[in-house]
Formats: sequence, C-alpha cells, structure tokens
Amino acid sequence: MKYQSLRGTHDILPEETPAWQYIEKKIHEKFGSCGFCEIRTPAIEQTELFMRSIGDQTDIVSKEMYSFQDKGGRNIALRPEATASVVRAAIEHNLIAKDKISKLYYIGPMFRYERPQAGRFRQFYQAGIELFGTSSALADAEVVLAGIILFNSLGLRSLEVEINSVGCKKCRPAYEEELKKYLAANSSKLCADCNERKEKNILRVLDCKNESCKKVIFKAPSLEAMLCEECKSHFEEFSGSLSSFGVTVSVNDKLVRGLDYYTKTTFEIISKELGAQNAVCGGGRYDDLIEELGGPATPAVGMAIGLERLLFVMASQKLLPEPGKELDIYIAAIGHDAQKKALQQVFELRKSGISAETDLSGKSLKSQLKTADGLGARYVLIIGEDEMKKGSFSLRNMKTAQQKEIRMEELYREIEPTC
RNA sequence: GUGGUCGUAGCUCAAUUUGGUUAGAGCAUCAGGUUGUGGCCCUGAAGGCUGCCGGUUCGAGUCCGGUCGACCACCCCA
Repeated sequence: MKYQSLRGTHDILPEETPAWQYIEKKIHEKFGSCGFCEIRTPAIEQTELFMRSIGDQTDIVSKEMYSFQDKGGRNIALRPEATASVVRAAIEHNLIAKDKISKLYYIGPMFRYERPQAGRFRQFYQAGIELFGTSSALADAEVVLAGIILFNSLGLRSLEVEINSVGCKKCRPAYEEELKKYLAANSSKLCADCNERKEKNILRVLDCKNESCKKVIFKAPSLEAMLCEECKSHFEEFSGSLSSFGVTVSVNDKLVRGLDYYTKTTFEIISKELGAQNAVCGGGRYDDLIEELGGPATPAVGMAIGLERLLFVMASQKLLPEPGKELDIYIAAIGHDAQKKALQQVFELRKSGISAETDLSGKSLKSQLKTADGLGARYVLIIGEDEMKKGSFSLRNMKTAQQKEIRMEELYREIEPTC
C-alpha cells in the first residue's frame, strides 16, 4: 500500500459516520438546551496564543504541538485544544462584556503530536463548552451538569466525577514554593521525571506513580490545607452543590491538570472502560486567562469531551444506534430506454423527498432485486420493455412479495401510506 | 521521546517438530442454478509481491536487522 493515513490519524468510514452524526446531534441539542451557542474557530492559530494560554513549559506546547512557519514567515500552530481559540475569538469580537455572561460551545478536531495509544490520537475530536463572566462556584457546577446531561441523554452508565481545587494566584504560588522546598530536600528519592516536573509543572509531582515518589509525596505539604479562604469556600460550594443535585463526586487531590491556565476548580469525568487514558471529559476554571490574553479581566470555566473516547465507551456499553438501512423504493430497469426512464423517475421521487435508488450498470433483474434487498428497499418498481410498451409497471412490495401492475401516476399513492 | 506485543485476501483467522513445492478457510463481493423476480440453499469466480527494505539459507509467511504502521504501558491528556 503506497499511501496510508498518517500515524495517529483515522478515517471515519461510512459505517461509522452514523454514530458520529448521532452524538454530534445530541451535543447540539443538549448544549443548546443548556443555553450554550456554537462557535467555530479556525484549526490554526498563532503559535504564541497557545504558548501564552496553555503555557510554553507544558508538554502540550513544548513537545506535542504541530507548529510551522507559513509562507509569510508567520509562526502557526494547529490547535491542540480549543479554549485558547474560543477565548481569543470572544475577545476579538467583543463577545465578552462586563457583567455579561457568555456561554459558548464548540466541536471539532484538535491536533497533538503524541505517541498513539488507547484513547489517544494525533488528530482527535473534542466538543466543549466555555462559560465566561461569573466567578460563582455554581457556574462550575453548571458546566459539569451540562456534561452530565449530555452523557445521560446518550444512556451512559457508571461514569465517575472527580473534582479538585488547584488554588488561585493568591494561594498557589505560596504552596508551590513550599512544595518546592520540600521536594528539593528529598530530591534524591524522586524519580528522574519528578525532578524535572519539580521545575516545570510542580503540581504534577503529586500524581507520580513511582513507589519511591509516592512515599515522599505522602508526607508532602497538602495543597488543600494551603488554599486561601476564597478558594476553600469556592470548592466547598462547588462540591456541595453537585452533591445536592444528586451527582456523586469524589475528591481527587491528585487531579492536577497539565494546562497552566487552570485556577480553583478542576474536574474530570472518567470511565473504567477506557484504559490508561480514562478521562472522557475534563475541565476547570480559568479566571486569569481572558485578561492574560488581552481581554477584560473576566472569570471563566469550561470543559472538553474527547469524542473518540466517548464513542468507545458508548460502543462498549452497546449504546450506538444500529446503522438503519432504509430505502423507500428501488427502480429496477432492463434496457437502456428503461434505465433512462428509471433515472428520470428516481429524480422525481427524490425531489419530493422519497428516497429512491436505481442501477444504471445494466445488471440482470435478479441481481437488481438482490441489490434492492441489500439496500433495504420497501418497494421495487420494475421497468422493462413490456412495461415501457404498455405504460404500466410492476410494483413489488419487498416485505410481502406481492406485486401489482400500476401506472406511473399511481406510484405516489401506492407507496405513500407507509411513508 | 522510552519500553513491550504484533503486521498473512475488504473483514476475522489458518499454514504441521528453529524454515520445505502452486499461502488456505469463513464472512463479504461478483456471476450462475434455463427465457424478466430478492432473502435460504447449491455451484463457481475474483481477490494476497505474507506492510516495506535488506540479510542468513539450497530454500523464508516462518529466523535476524532496519523501517513504516497498529495495539498496550510510561509520559501526557480529551
């Protein structure tokens, strides 16, 4: 095979597109009913946008971004996620105004140069929401709830919601300083990865799986204890409100996200069916990002869903709709004149919204009936030489195998009742 | 970026004890089973440079190296 799709990228084939259309439709419906409006941004942006927002020290930006110079010498990157783009667009078009709440959602492909794995691809689809303009912890809950509404409407079971707080710019620097000091004192017991994380993304050390590191972390200063009053009460209200709405949540104090812009709330919705990459949905609050990117200081919260992962969980829970084969009528034609007549008739039927198909390759009647059967045709209209002469045609009901002679004008009336 | 497992028709899989002649089957596809009638059944056809490149050997789908890709884990994250 000379050409194949690039590593970590996949063709979505005709047999799979109905499932994609199904979840996309639900996303539009449910996010819409939650008051979010769709926004579509370009797949490419200035590289700097992502360096500023996600953080140029993060793996996503430093190692995993598809970036290049265009012919005009501009530094361009394929978006690795959409929040930065949505914020940029919202600022650019004045969608963010003082004391105004904006609720946006998006759906589209994202790109990260990673080693492919279960639930991880180089081009993958995300659907997400962003809520700008309120610092209320209830807004964090609303965002989680929007995800839950979507998942429920798809029939998903046994998903778990994990939440945490990573503090804000008032309390986190002090904590990071504290943690850094502690880790520096114990650096000999930390793995190579952690010694690097210590410098680049120190909170991630808390989530290391290495046994030796775990021991060190066990005695490390706790982030929770260091949260300022504001963060603490924000987290309590967020957590409490979800519980009171009947959402079971568990606090995971290791839930530290790899994007720099998160403040206070972080959360994930995970599924055990997924393997190592188990988050179907992840998000959190980012109160400083909009200002950071040049907009008015505006608090915000958002989340993103990995669509391939969502589809995978749905498939394993047998929630994907059967690709329904249905065709109102198939016209079997014998002879060139008949084919022409058939095509004309199919054209008329299609114009009036009836699904119709014919075969112009001159196959035998038997073969055409087989094709019709394979397409799930309810009726087959047979146009042969006899019919062309007589001006009346055989209409076969494929379910009952009954056949009758009709004239073309009667066709609609005959097939209408079951439409 | 690191490590492990694996690449045989469109799909799912075969191919005997460190290798041995024209690489098989099921499903799917197409065509037939008498003149113009589907599903079931029967018959037949087509479909593979065994991922690619190189090496060992009289001989490689099978062994070795490389490469590309898939899967899984680390890392990271949706």
